[in-house]
Amino acid sequence: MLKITRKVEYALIALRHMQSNKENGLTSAKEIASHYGIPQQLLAKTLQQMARDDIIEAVQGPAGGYRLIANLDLISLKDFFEQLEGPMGLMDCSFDSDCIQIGACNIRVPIQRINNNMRNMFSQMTLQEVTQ
Amino acid sequence: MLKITRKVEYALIALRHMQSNKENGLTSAKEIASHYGIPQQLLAKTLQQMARDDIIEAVQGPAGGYRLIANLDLISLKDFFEQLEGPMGLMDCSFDSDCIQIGACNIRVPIQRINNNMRNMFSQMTLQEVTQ
DNA sequence: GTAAATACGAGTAAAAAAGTCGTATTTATT
DNA sequence: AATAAATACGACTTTTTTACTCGTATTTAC
Repeated sequence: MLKITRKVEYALIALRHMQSNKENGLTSAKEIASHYGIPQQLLAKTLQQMARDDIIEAVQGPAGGYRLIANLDLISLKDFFEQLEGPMGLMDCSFDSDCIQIGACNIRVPIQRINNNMRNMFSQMTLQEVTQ
Repeated sequence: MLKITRKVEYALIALRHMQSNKENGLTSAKEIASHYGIPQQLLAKTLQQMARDDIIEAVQGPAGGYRLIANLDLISLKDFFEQLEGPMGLMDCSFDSDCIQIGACNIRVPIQRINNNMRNMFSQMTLQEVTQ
């Protein structure tokens, strides 16, 4: 429990790779996948998603690839995680409230408090801290 | 991602229930399960595990049940989570190091740092904060 | 025109989580 | 002593989530 997904993991690996590869311009999904032993197609989707989110930029055609365009200092881990995986919550009831419990649940409020602590923590860390 | 399991959720619900039920002595698994709409057998296993960990005490026989024995102020959420679910880490490589990556992984160190932040946060919160 | 890259929906496989079953043990009550 | 109601627990099944793959379309340098 309390794990991040492979998708997020691969995204972070790719971002760090691209950052240290800044001078060389574009980086292809294939290059990153083979370098780190990651499934290429899965990585590609994650890169595509980050491109949609304007964190990186995609260039099509042969000799195409991706390059960093966002300032990673300005993106919190919370926002990054939520862009890739949706809202962050310790329990499902943290966002969708159609829990079967008739309202009997006795830990909703304290769990929300802990949840806020966690979101707050990830709000204060930036992508740059992971990729630098 | 970053979710707690149902097991932990049920454990917290049970603890809070027992705490507010302190005067009445014992509480049975059945009572909690039916009150909160939780699968009884699953809850029972979780209660048994907490009994092994000396957080609660089990009394067998008819009219048996469980009662709180630990001081919840003294148990951190980190310790509690790890007792129920094993070591806490954002990625599997956080504890078992037999990752296929030949050592190519470029985010191990920063992930460890974030991991420490998270463990630290849960170390500073106690069970009492959830059940009070 | 071809090849090498991105784009992406749909489907499959694997792993983890959640829940169930069966049976044993304990013990208060009758 | 028999019964019933509770805990104890290993093994199993089901469900859900995550991880991964496939097929096909599009773009574009050469």
